[in-house]
Amino acid sequence: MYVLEKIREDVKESVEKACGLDLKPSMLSEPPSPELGDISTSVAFALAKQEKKSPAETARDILEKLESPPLIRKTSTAGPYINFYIDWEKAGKKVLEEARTPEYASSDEGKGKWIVIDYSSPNVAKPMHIGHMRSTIIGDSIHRLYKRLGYSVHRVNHIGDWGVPFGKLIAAYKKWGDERELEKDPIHYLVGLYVRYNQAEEQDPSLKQEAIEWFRRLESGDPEAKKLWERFKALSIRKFEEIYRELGVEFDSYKGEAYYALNELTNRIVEEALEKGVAVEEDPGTIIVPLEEHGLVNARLVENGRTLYITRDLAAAKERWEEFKFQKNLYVVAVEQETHFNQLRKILELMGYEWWKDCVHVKFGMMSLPEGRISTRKGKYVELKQVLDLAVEKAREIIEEKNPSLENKEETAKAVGIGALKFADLSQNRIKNIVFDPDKMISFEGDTGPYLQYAHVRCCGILEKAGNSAETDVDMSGLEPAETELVKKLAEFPEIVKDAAHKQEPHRVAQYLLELSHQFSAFYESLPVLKAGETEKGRRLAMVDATRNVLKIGLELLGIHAPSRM
RNA sequence: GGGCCCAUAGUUUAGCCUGGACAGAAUGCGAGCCUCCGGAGCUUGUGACCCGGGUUCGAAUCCCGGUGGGCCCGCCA
Repeated sequence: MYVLEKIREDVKESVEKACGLDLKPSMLSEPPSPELGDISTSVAFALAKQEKKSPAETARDILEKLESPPLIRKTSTAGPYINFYIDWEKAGKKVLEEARTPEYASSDEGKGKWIVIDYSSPNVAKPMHIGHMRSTIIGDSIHRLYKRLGYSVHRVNHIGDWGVPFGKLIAAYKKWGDERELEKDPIHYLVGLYVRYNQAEEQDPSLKQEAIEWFRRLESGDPEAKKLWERFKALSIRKFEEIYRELGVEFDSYKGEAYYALNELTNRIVEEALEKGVAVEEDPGTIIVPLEEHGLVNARLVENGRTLYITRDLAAAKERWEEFKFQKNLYVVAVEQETHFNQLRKILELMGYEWWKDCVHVKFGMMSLPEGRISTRKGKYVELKQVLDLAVEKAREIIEEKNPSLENKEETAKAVGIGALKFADLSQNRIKNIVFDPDKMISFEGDTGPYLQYAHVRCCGILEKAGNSAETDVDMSGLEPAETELVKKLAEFPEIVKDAAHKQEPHRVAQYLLELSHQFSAFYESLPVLKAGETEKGRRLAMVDATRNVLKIGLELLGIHAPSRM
């Protein structure tokens, strides 16, 4: 357990002992200003009510009986509140020791436990657009958070590589396809065919039947259909991987729709649902799960003898359970699919699988364009690749302007540009909708990724000038307020990481890093480090090193690089 | 029609889960700061909890009812 966690626990215990009440987590908080201490409790309100005394009086009574916990230098009341002042000269020394290690904020709570996380999941033969970025980077960050807590994480890219759209693609390719065009720029060519087919279909409804027929052939293993499908898929995945490389995102598995559609598992889960009386055969070839009595829309498992999306997801969930006995099976998917995941969970519950509770839809708000909804089918989208290029280009320009003599400009431009873009998304609550605005998402000033990277660069600069001397035994006597505040902020990191992981909310880390950087900048402006006296210099260098380390770890948790120069 | 989500300074937002001290931040606009470790910065001013009820000693936070916006309800995924 890290210092601050331990102090909080000790404070909680001693207050509970003194007042005889169990403290709810919300009864311990941080006072509104540093002069009022570091930890505060409002328990006196609750006790006052029982004892029919005023809260302020009760607070004084509790304080009377209170045994001061370790590392607390002072306790006092402020009206109804009891405030605890941490002895930062002692505690701070431990904080700095902890915060300078590469393992800081790690934990062994996840040791031997698995998390399965399903994210990104683009559709084959369509370009990745800005809407795909959210799932991709939120999922990546959540995976990093769980890893930090010691969990083993299995990353799945459940790609959309099955369904009637592939019938359309094959039909379109048969009609208008051109081998050389396909080679030149596979995804754009394919999406062009797809859009064209959809348009043609509006004029000539028979095309719809034709597409369905091709999909049928694909399902039954027709060699011609299969060959084209495999070709489209391989070309697409190669393109996706270029983008993943640029984003620094990886997967352990690409098992998608087709894998489950063609797998015995999927048929078996339908049979199982029937046997358990969860599903019923409505008409020959149509199997549904009645969910109306549970306040949900009925789910269709089989239609015309063909399994559907939810059937394959059921099979996937069961397979994941059998393979990993997961602690959590997370689906990082847009909020628009909420109904689907509610159905999925309910069906698993009805089938008697205890672990339905651990299948969690990690939902996020929709990304839209200023002119409206993103739609690949209608050709209304902005390609992710273009936005990434734009971000890097803008970073390149700024580097050219501010630091033209920088050595590895290209690498740094990527770190800064992509970092800005990722941070803009990851720093806000994922449930909120975002209207895509390149100027806002690729900004380098204010509360942005580059601001954090810049703070990191400054730390590195100071440490380098100091000869990277790693002094460990530091003198903490006579701390300045700006130093105390920085140390305090550094001490909070482990709890933030835990909270962010458990809630699957990377923005909590992002917000924390902003606070840390603001605190560091204030420290940096007001106190000299290299030119300070010997004792101050030693500990301030340790603080700078700790800040550098926490920024580095924190940015990594968001999937953002922290260069040492920029 | 039924269900889910969102609403905080001019703008973008944190806080809501777990109620507590003057609601944080960024940007914008105004005023300052390079004899000092990198100005992608710092200091400072300005400015916000959608409306109406309720619960509570106490509500941005919980509950109910509105209003506005988004999403879902398919032989798509």
